[in-house]
Amino acid sequence: MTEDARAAARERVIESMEQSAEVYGLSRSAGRIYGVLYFAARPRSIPELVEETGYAKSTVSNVTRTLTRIGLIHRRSSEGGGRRVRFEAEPEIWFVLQDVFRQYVQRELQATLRDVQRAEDRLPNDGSRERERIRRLTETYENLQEIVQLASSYSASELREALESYEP
Amino acid sequence: MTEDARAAARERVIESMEQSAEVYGLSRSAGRIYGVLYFAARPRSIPELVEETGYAKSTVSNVTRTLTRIGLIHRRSSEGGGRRVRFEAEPEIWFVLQDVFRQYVQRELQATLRDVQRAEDRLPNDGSRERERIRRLTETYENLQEIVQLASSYSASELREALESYEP
DNA sequence: CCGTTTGTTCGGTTCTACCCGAACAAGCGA
DNA sequence: TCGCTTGTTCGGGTAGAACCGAACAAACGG
Repeated sequence: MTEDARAAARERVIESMEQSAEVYGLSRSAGRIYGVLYFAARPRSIPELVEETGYAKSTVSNVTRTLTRIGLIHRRSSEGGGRRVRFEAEPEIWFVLQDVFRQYVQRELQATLRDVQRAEDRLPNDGSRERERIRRLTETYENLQEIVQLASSYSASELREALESYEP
Repeated sequence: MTEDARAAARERVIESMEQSAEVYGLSRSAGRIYGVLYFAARPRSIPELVEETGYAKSTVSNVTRTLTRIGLIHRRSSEGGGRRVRFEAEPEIWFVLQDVFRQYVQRELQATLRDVQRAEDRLPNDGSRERERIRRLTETYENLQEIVQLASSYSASELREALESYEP
């Protein structure tokens, strides 16, 4: 009976993870696979994930690769030296967000900032609209980059405290 | 000659905006249309945008609607009372980000938090793995929600200063 | 009132991402 | 060695998004 309740609660949360995955640019299958691993008491192999999620083996293989690359799950290669691979979920979501900030958002901001700065350097300071607009963009992106840089260096509770204790 | 230089610089920045648009879940056409408006000295009508972007009239119509909904561009309905509609770009990107935080990220976090809290309430505190995992999720999402809430209430430079002046 | 201009809507084409099944590669035990 | 299990890769089917052209609606000028 309480096992049913636990299963139901787990299922609801996993469905919520599927939804979130879509919002953050991942597939629903990625959300479900992460969810199953998040609640699993011990690491799971690919056939076990196939059994528990209903997805095809190839899908599970591909999705686990991308989730591993992002850092949402970890690959425990060997247990007994076998070929069998085990996956487990990274339970601290903030760590994953930090990684995403550093690896993707930072990089994207940097690329844009580089392009904009290059355009600014090539334009003489002629007071034209283009010059003024590009200058403004540069300032915004410099701020954003610094913000992301700092935010990703703090823990979630530190970041929260930094914002709560700030007096403008 | 310098006009060529300005046009080239503008084009490079607009291409960068196309790229960014894709990363942030918008279409390339949205990036270009925003870019053209960002550099335009005066508001633009749909036929003018068709001329300057090369996209079909229907595409421009649809894209301007979504950009307006997001707040990246503004619709200036009347000038002389005509049916003709004019669009201009919101130059302060941080305002747009604040809106996105409040309208989308906040809402998404809230929905997830609600689901997770509901699951937590329905589970007796039985020390099960499900209970512990769900508890952990709840804490993380409470932190995230507070962070986003506070971050979207500050300006970009305030936010930067809050993070720079923080001593853990 | 009629032709013209502007903007929206609708059906379609194309392209991409997700997911599947099947084939293949790699290791294990008998 | 052969059979069995595990994991990856490949080709295809399908659904959805982006974009287009055409048809339509609405307002203006003559």
